[in-house]
Amino acid sequence: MIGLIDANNFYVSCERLFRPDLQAKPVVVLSNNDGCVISRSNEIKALGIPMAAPLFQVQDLLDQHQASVFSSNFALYADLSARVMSILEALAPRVEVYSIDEAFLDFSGIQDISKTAQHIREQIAACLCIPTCIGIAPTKTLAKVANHLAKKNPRYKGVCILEKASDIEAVLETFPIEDIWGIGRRIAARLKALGITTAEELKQMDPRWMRQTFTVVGERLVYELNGISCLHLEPEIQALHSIQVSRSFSTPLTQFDAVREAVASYATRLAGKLRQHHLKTTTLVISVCTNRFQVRNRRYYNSILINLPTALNDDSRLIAASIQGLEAIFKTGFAYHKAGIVALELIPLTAIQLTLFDPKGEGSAKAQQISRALDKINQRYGRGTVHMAACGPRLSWRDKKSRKSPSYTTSWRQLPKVFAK
DNA sequence: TCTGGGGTCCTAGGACCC
DNA sequence: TCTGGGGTCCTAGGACCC
Repeated sequence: MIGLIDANNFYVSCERLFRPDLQAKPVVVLSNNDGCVISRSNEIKALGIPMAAPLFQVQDLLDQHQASVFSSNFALYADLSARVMSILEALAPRVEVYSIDEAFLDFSGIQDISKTAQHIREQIAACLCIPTCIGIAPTKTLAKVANHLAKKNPRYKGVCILEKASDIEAVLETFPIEDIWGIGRRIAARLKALGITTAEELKQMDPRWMRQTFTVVGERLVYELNGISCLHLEPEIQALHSIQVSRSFSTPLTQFDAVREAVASYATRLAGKLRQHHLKTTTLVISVCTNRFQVRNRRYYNSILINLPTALNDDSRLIAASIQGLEAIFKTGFAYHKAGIVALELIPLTAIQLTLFDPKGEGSAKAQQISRALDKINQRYGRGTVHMAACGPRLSWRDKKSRKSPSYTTSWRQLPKVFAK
């Protein structure tokens, strides 16, 4: 049996941990640039505000209900996520961290599954005040279904176990296909056009036909719904295949210099992420685009792939390569809205290839020393304390985050204060 | 006026090789 | 009129997830 544990309204729950006055009150967390709603409390869901709603469309409704609105604080969420996962590691034999707020757990061989699951939930609630739900079933896809039920229906008290074939069938008969893990908008529409609307109907399909029509992904879904596991628990941390940094600007940018500063800054952030993961990269993709929602303005998107002469993870040379790429794709006359950098071909530091012109890797020693010094200073005094000059003084592109909560758990300066009367 | 960011996997088709 | 076959690798694009 496989369990899926999932935090309820995770980002909102993180904000409430340090703002207990917001329990049972409407709360939302916004995306980057305060653009969209990406986490909603139950009170917000009850108002009918959908996931990813643009803030400007729901602002009035939020005001009417005096909702608390937070900019995203990913340092806080990542830190609390790590704490949740460490509790799970202590309580479950095998854990696969699936996302910032979800993990698959191995429940095979456990005597009283229900009791164990409730104990896990209680521990997380006691240590971190974060509410969770757990779904348990023979496969990952069915565990997702069970988790969905546990969240939607209070009678499960946070834990839904699907084990008996008859129970599974009864549940799948009313479970809409669009709620199945792995079925998105496009495939749901195609399945419906074929007259398949429930999970039970999908379960009855011929796997070979599904493979022909919906690739091996569709075939696996059918098996998984039938209780035959195709997606196994993977407790080992998987190596990353790509790392990216992309952001929309707070205001449209028309000048090359302004976009260049943003790209340089993203390159710095990317370099930091690479070092954090003990990786280097040999391939970058730089991209820029105009605002896709602004239909009146001329639209432009372009990207360029850059093969680096040697594997890198230092700020200065990644900035240089990124700007070189930007120069190739930047066209004047457009209002740019967003830029991004992706590092592909990630190489562990332990397996670095040296070049003909730098056989001992000496050329990079200086750049690496500088990067290490930057990391130390910025770790101690906060990100962005010192940065490369290419990132510029203007920061006119920098994202809006007007309603961000303090970094309660990751910054000495922002530790919460407690007063005793 | 204002619409996120960071990932994964799969396939088809082209380039290339022998 | 006839113009090989089989294999690998790479990339772009599509679909999905949270």
